[in-house]
Amino acid sequence: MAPHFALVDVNNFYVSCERVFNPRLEGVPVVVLSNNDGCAVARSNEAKALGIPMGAPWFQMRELARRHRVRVLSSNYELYGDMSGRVVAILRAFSPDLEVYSIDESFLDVAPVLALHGGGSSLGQAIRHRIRQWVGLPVCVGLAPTKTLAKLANHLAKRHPGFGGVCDWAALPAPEQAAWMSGVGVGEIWGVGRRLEPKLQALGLHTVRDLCRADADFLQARFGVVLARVASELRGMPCLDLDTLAEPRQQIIVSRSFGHPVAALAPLQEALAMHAAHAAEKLRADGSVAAAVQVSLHAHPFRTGERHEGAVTLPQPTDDTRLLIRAVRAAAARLYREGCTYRKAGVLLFGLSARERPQGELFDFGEAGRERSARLMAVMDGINRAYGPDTLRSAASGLERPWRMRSGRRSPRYTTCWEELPVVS
DNA sequence: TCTGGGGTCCTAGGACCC
DNA sequence: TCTGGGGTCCTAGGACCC
Repeated sequence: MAPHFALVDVNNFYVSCERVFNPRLEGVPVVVLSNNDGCAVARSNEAKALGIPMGAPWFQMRELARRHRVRVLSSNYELYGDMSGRVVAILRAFSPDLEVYSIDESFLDVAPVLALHGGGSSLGQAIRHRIRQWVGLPVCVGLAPTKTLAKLANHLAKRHPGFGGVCDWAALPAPEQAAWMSGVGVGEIWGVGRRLEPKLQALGLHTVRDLCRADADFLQARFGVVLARVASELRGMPCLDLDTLAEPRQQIIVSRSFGHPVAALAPLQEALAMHAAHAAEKLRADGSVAAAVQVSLHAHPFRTGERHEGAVTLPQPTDDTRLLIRAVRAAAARLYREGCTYRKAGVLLFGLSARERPQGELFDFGEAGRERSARLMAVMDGINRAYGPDTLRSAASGLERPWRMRSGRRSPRYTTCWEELPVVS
């Protein structure tokens, strides 16, 4: 059976999560900031209408926001992650063939259940209704025979109220499809970014329709196979499959800007120890081990761009937090330069492989040591899952932690923390 | 003064092999 | 003067996504 894709995407996801628990945010401009309160990463429609762009540095927007009484929030990833999980659980009941594409978007292959729901449009409405009723979030649904067209349909459903939040591309008559394609700029397409857009425009390819009708061999020769696939998908020929099983990651990055600049080695090492511990948690969640770790220290990213980086190959691949912390502390001591003021530090784990088949046994702890390590890590992960992140952590990550990122306007963790449950009075 | 964080895939070029 | 053909693996850089 040919696939029929549905792309379900939550509108202004972070802002919508905040509105579920704080109805006073309805109808007014709301912005959610990135980590360290740096950039605007989510905007309500009212905030978009004020001209606040995605990714805008917040200090540049502050005056505008004050004038228009924009409600500003720090990001609350614990809340958004939990809400995302609830949406995915609902979607799985509609179709088990599901790919979680990002925190607020999933693709489903709905071909087998389309008839059951009386067609794409009513299936889309059923999804919208259930997510609204059970979780409180507004979503839009785009349906089409390829993922790229489903993205396009979703884009139309979001922007044109006439669709009622659901656009079933295949149900539109051909002349209407052509008209919609002519109305969307080439830069809006999934797979065409900031670099490609001007190059395509210079060749006279301005709209989705132009790209759709461009010669496939020409696109392939000029821009590579990625863009050629995009064009094929727009013509209705599926090139991208549903990725239903989440493959373990190939690399794991944890990095954060500091709330305040850091000049001394000790706090740098604390921050890196915490990042290493968080990276190791993700590593174990994937069932992987890392062969190498890279540490990076960033000085003045927007002025000199100065950055000190160094990689360490571990004696053997590991997922043990203690060994990773030891490695990043040593690397930091080597990279650190006296007199330098640092803004950000990061840990990258790479050379990842599955834990079941460790590579190289020559200088191992031996079987007993490996088992002790695995048990200890499992206990630590269990405690932190049950009682919250960082409940049990290495002393190497510091006690005061003055370098921690700014997050002064974070809403309560309504759904994941007993002390912060919403109270109805 | 102040600018996030975490990923993926593809391509070209070099090293190396027979 | 003139120097094959086919492959793999790795890395860096560039593009994209949210």
